[in-house]
Amino acid sequence: MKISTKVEFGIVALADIAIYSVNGETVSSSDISSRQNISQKYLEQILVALRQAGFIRGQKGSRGGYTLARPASEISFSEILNGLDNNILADTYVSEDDTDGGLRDKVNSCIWDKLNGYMREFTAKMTLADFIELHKSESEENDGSFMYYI
Amino acid sequence: MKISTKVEFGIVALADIAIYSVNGETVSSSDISSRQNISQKYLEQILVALRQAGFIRGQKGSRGGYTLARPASEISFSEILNGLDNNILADTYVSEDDTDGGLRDKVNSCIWDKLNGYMREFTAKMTLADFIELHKSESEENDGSFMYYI
DNA sequence: CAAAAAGCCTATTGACATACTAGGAAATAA
DNA sequence: TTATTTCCTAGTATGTCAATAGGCTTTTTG
Repeated sequence: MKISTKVEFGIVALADIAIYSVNGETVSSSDISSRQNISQKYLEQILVALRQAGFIRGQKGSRGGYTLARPASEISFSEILNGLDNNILADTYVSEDDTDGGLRDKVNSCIWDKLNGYMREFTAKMTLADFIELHKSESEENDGSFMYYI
Repeated sequence: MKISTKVEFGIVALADIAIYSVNGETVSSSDISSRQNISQKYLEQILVALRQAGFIRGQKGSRGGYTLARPASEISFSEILNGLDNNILADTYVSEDDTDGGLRDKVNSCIWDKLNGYMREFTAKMTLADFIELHKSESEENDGSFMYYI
């Protein structure tokens, strides 16, 4: 399954902000850009989307940047996915003309909508904090001073 | 999640062939086209793909058409999906340059590949015969003479 | 044998989405 | 006031999707 860079970078950016915005410090797009190796201009667009979706707060001006708008433990992946991509967790839309009770309807209702249900279930359970915890515990170069904001 | 018409029509075509090719009779693309309301020319391309993937056999010439190459109970949805779309069940590919052990890797390995695993699990269990049975049992206009090949 | 019926193959096209690049306006802190 | 940063808009190259179209090949049938 193909994952768009917009979603991928969006998640990475959120995690980066969660990890590095300790003590209310802001994280700038150039910080994230260099740390995560993402084009800054492209990243900025994604950050705007994340702000509009209510996940982060932006602080303009010198020494500005981003902080999480909510604790990472209260941001689920299903919310993030819906905020960045209004297709990936959506059920298949069948136009009224095609609802003929035939095989096409059944494929959509029995296969795809069911798969979407599984995806929603899994992504609803997992939070940004879970993901960061997973990343932290599996990272071997962890020197003990690894800090993150939950 | 978006489903391509190629995959959707491919499944419908397979089901249609399974249902209507009783006693070794063939099912022509024009039969499927009119029954399922799919452009015949487009359908033909999909049928070629289904034949090349080994799901159906084509019989050329007058009175020709298609039959299943294997029993519907031995055709899983994961096989069909892989035959029609080499992306939908595939794990995210990460180029060697990007395997830096950072957050991007983790997003792919912990989220997407896991989701793919669930999808593969579900689609591997379900067969074409299961789907047809489901369709048959839920179709209210069933008059008892409904026949299909398993 | 000829003609019709079917599968089979390839090329082309319009629409749309993706993944950026680019330029600059607005706000804010130093 | 100047540097820094977010924020907004436009453009663009590339690729995929969903067909449409034309015609060749094979096989049955009259």
